[in-house]
Amino acid sequence: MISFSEENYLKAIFHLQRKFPAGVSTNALAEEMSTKASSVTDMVKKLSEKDLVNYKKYQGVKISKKGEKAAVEVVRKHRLWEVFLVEKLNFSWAEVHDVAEQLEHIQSEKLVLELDKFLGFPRKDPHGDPIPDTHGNFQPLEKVLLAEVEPGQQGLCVGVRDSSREFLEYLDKNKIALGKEIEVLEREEFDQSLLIKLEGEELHISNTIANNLFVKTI
Amino acid sequence: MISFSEENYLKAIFHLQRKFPAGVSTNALAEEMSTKASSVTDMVKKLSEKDLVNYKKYQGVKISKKGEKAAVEVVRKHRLWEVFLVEKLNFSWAEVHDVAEQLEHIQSEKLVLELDKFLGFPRKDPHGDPIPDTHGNFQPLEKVLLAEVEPGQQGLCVGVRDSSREFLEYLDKNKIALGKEIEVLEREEFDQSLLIKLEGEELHISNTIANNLFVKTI
DNA sequence: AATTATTTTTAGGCATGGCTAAAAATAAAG
DNA sequence: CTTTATTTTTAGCCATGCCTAAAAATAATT
Repeated sequence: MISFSEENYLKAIFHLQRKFPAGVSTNALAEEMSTKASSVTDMVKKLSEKDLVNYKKYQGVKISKKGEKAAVEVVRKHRLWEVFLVEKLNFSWAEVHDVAEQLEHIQSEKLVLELDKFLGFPRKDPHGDPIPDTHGNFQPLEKVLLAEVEPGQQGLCVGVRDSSREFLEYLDKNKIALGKEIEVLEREEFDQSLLIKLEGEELHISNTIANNLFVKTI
Repeated sequence: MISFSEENYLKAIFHLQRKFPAGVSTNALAEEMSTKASSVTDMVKKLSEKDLVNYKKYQGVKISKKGEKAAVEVVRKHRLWEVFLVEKLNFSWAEVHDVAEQLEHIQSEKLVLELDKFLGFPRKDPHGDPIPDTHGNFQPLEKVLLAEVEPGQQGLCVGVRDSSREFLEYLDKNKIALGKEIEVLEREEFDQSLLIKLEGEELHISNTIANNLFVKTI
């Protein structure tokens, strides 16, 4: 039996692992879960005892096969419910998240199977994220480095490659954040720097920056 | 903020109140909740402090206006979800209960409104019980126990008194379902068992069964 | 390499919702 | 109208999941 809280932690670890493949730190997890590091340590110990994660003191946490299976199942449910809410119940994509956060914990194998069927086996949720199938298989988001986007194309900011404080501070300072829409206007061939449009404003960014920012082309 | 547990207690008190209008006893509530009397006392105190019930020591508990509003809302959600599961997701009569028990606690006003609309504002759940409207109003069904129907009379199957998994599975097995027409042919006075006709077939059912099946006489 | 800063863990507490066992109140029986 | 039986409450304990404050380990600086 995996509790709501445990499921939420597994989901967070699963997501953070993309960013921190070497192991998710206690602090990072605490921030993601909006809780304190000490609470995270407690929970991570419990998850470790249930073999849902691999954990060694002071060395962060990595999800186990068993934990990943559980996390993917929660993700599958979350995204299927998002499709349901948007397509059948007229929710806007901004409204779905909180409700899907609750619905993802409902336990019933039949429910998930039938919901999937009812929705016509959708492969993407309303945000464009892939929905895992019954076996937990799903192709990761086709994200691409901003540096590889051709002028004229647009992208949705979906992640960073470098997650150093400096880089994140640079992004903050320039109002570049997850979910923001970016249009590449020009590429300067001499230094591979880009002229982009972000929220109506034009901005010049170096190749170094563009090489560390992931977008999903749209 | 009303917790899952509190909602479940309110729902149980609300239901038991029909049987015990003078006040629901601690033991009756404990049995309904499959817990111990001492746990019930604790919870009832808490509900009383929140003005969701009226409680005086050793004198049982009665639901308050505020508590009834909350209980009816949970009942509304439970029954709407049951309709959804049966009509849209191919759940059988027997399968819906456990899942609806979970879904009834999801908090989102919009969700309930839109679900209601999506289902076409149903007035009865799959067991024949009425679904409260947005304001908590619902008309009780004029239903009678099959055990009280005289030989020669016919009835439309509209609901069950016992909604345990075992009973519902028994009904499924014998093809007894909502909307089915039943004619009482004979009553055996010795054990009060009935011979009925269901879809042209004769069927012998015990008094126990007849005492848990509601019909609307026609 | 030694000191300082940061991260992580431990220790001890709190609220929720459950439990058992014993005490108190009410109901039933003699 | 006592005595016995039943019901209900209290008292004290347990697990979950969170917290704060202090200690321990690791990372960063000088």
